[in-house]
Amino acid sequence: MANEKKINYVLLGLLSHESLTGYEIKKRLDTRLRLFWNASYGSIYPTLNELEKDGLVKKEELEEKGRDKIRYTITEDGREVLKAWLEKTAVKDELRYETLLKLFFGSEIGEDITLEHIHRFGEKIEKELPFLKTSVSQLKEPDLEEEHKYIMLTALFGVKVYETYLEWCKEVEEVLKAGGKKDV
Amino acid sequence: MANEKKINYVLLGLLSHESLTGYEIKKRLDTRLRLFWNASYGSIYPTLNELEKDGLVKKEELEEKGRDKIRYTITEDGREVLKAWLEKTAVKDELRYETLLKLFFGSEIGEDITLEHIHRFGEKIEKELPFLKTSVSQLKEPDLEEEHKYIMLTALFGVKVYETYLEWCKEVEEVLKAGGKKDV
DNA sequence: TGGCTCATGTAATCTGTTACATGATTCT
DNA sequence: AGAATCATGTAACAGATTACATGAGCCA
Repeated sequence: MANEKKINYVLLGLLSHESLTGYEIKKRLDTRLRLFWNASYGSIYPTLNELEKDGLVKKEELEEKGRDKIRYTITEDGREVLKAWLEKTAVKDELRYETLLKLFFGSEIGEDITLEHIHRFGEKIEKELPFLKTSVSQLKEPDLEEEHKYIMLTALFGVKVYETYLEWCKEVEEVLKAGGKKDV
Repeated sequence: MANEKKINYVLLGLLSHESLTGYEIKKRLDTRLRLFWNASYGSIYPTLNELEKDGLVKKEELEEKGRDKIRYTITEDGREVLKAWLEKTAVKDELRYETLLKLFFGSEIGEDITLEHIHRFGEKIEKELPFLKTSVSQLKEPDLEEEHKYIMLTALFGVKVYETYLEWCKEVEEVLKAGGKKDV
């Protein structure tokens, strides 16, 4: 009860920025939001229909570039529901890293394989960093869109945290490699 | 299919360190592992029974301090299954922060409430930090338990990352407060 | 004696993903 | 021509939480 699903608010939030199709919403989730949220078509499309039934968004069927699309626009009611949620203090911040799980149990499998996991983790992070850095520098410019400031701050979170991840990876390598030498 | 449930391995991993009851497993999850994993009794107890049925753990019903307990011990088969999973490269690292979601849509609600969310986020982090720091310093000492090294490294992750969170919080406050002044 | 912690478990429910289904358009 | 992308959707399934249920021991 205290923990209602967030997908409704994610969609309302994205639609508060601009009118979008379900497909475009998925793209936003896979780019700007992928750092801290994700969702599949299997939850996006049914939720959009629910929101429409509840009068929180209105749909507009149209043809664009020879393609049938359904574009959704937030209503005043939808904006009110979104605001009410944004005001709520209860939040759940959850980190679920299988990499840390495997490290935690690393003594069972040894340093070599554990180091490989850490290495792969670092590579994934390094691959993500440029995208985040670009986002920050693009959104940092003072522009007309007030919302860019907020989006930039989430990307900044990514940059700072991911850089810390990389530092940590180095430390882990040092500790585990040093541990390996002791056995020689 | 590529994404099988992890709870089995979490329990096997914890039992690879020491024999435990379901209740004790929950306590481990709520302390040492809460940074990067969690689970409820509703998944722990049924999973323990499954693992026993599959011969990966063996149960021992006993009375301790006048209380009925069921203590589980990992079997050789269980250890093999755990190792096979630890060797696998596929990992899913997922961060799901409602705080970042609310920040992302912050333009809809404004700076004041958004700053409150950030403030509350920082407070939660500050509350967690001492526990993580204590863990690192306690586990850093070279001791007999090889596994402590690995556990320490996960706590070190927490310390470094949480300190970065706090730095980021300060930056967010600066940016949003500066933005507020512009309107005056 | 009353509340908290210890201790184990189940059933209903929720939330979401995966896999499937379909078909048009655009790019190479 | 074929592959990739655009575009929307459903049904089955998985994984897990929440609430409920029960009861003993410990502490104030």
